[in-house]
Amino acid sequence: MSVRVRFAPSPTGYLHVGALRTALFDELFARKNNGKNILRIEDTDRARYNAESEQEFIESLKWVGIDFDEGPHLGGPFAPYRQSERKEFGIYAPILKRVLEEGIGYKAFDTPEELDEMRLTQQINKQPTGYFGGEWRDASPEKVAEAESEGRPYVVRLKVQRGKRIVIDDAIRGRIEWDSNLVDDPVLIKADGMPTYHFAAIVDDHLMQISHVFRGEEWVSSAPKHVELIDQLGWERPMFVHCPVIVGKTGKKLSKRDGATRVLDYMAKGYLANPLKNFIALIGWSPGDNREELSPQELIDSFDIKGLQASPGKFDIDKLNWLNGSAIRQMSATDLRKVLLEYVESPVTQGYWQTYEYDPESGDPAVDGDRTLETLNLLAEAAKSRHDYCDAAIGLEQERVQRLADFGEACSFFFEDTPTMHPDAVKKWFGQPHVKNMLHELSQEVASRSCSKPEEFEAVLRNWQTSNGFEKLGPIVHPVRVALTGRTFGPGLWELMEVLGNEKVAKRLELARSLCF
RNA sequence: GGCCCGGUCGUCUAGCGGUCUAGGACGCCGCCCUUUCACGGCGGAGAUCGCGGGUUCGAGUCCCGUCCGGGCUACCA
Repeated sequence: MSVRVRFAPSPTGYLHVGALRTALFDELFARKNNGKNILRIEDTDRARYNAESEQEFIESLKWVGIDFDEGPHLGGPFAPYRQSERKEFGIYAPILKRVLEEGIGYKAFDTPEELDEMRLTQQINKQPTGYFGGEWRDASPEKVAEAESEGRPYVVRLKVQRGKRIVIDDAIRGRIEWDSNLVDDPVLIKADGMPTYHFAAIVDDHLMQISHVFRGEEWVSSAPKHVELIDQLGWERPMFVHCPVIVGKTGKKLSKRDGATRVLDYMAKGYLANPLKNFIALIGWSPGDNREELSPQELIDSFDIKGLQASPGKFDIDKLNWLNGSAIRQMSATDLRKVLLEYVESPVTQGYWQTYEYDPESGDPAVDGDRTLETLNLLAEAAKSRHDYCDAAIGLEQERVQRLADFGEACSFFFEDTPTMHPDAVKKWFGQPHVKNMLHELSQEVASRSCSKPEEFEAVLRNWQTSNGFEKLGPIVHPVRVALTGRTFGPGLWELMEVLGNEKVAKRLELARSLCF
């Protein structure tokens, strides 16, 4: 049997990282088994439909590097791939006809009010809630015909066979079974004629020859309804793979309080697609050995349903940050420059930082959105014209950066006319008596000797140290760092001076004198 | 309330009856490297495997119970 899997989101909003993982498992499984990965849009709920959503899904998935073989944007042998269109094409009608003719389902004319009342009664009597019969499951054909002739709205429900066990064999959890007396009759077709998920997804999976259904574990409780429908229609059951969900710190479904849930926000923050993929895959899945960093190809090669976890996993931003930082460190400065330029110019990045508001609860570094965007744009400007200078700056900062966004602030002093001074840094070093004069002499020396190599800069500072009787280099090096970069941390001083160049170094040294106190 | 699912270091996990005095990774702490911050290297703390009973010569690994957490309980998906 050939492997065909599908990712079937409802276009109600953006792509959530939890959903991304299901999509990723679909992709990995399909690629590993030379199968097909299909995108299907489940837009049967007109009330929650969001027109921009589908594009957002496609853009997000494409960014992460999840590719489809068939879908609304690609076409394919089972088109259309949107359920609303499939409905228009009359794809569900013949099957609905069968359902009604063969008594697999029945028309139910209950009003929403009647249903509410029924549920209330069930709750009061501590009975399972749901539609287990009502007055329509076994209504006479005459009664149904009468209701229909009166023009009363109705839904079509599945007639779940009573008095048996419904058993599924889940790829992760194994055998799961239910008492069919406790499985209520689900609505297959809504009063507006639209199929529900329970009907459309099952029909489409069958028609599209889906072999494995990867979906979130929130679906296991409706699985008996699905296999009941499939069995009654005499179709072959796909293998169900109910994936554990990703949860937040509280143990509940990942929510905004746990950080970003929108996939594109991760792009905007400067996460790279590969480490994100790597990270998401590793929540609830393990290659079985001790590898932690896997390339997209390695992910595919080692993917196996057996490595899937049954228990939910927490989203640990620290691990993502480590993975992302590591990926950044492994790139060449030139590649990074190109990636960075594309990243900064993306409307997603620009839009995100323009409206960014720091939330201490989110686990994000405390940064200012406007400042981030400003420094990022400065970097992008340089990335376009001054390739060598830009590469050198990136090369010096890449080992202390975790996200692309961090490059803005980290590299800022390379691109600003005068570095932005951190008050604490100034306070710490510029109050010492020797500093004001030292900066002046150093500036003169650097200029007159036209230093350009790291060793030459080093020689100048060491010289000044010995001739002024300082035992250690610290009192010289630290104030100079502040004068040149505005802060107390950063790349090696000599390397940084080389990149900045003789002229800028001399100028900044001189300029900083005014800040001494 | 009912029905399902889950439960190994703070977190993600390895483990598939004996090699587990429970391994790896992130995070944390310390040391080294060093002009700072990082990176890197080395080392450390951290899990009696939710709990209680069995089965067995032997259980994290099998069975039962129990507790806790989660999901579903819509004409949403």
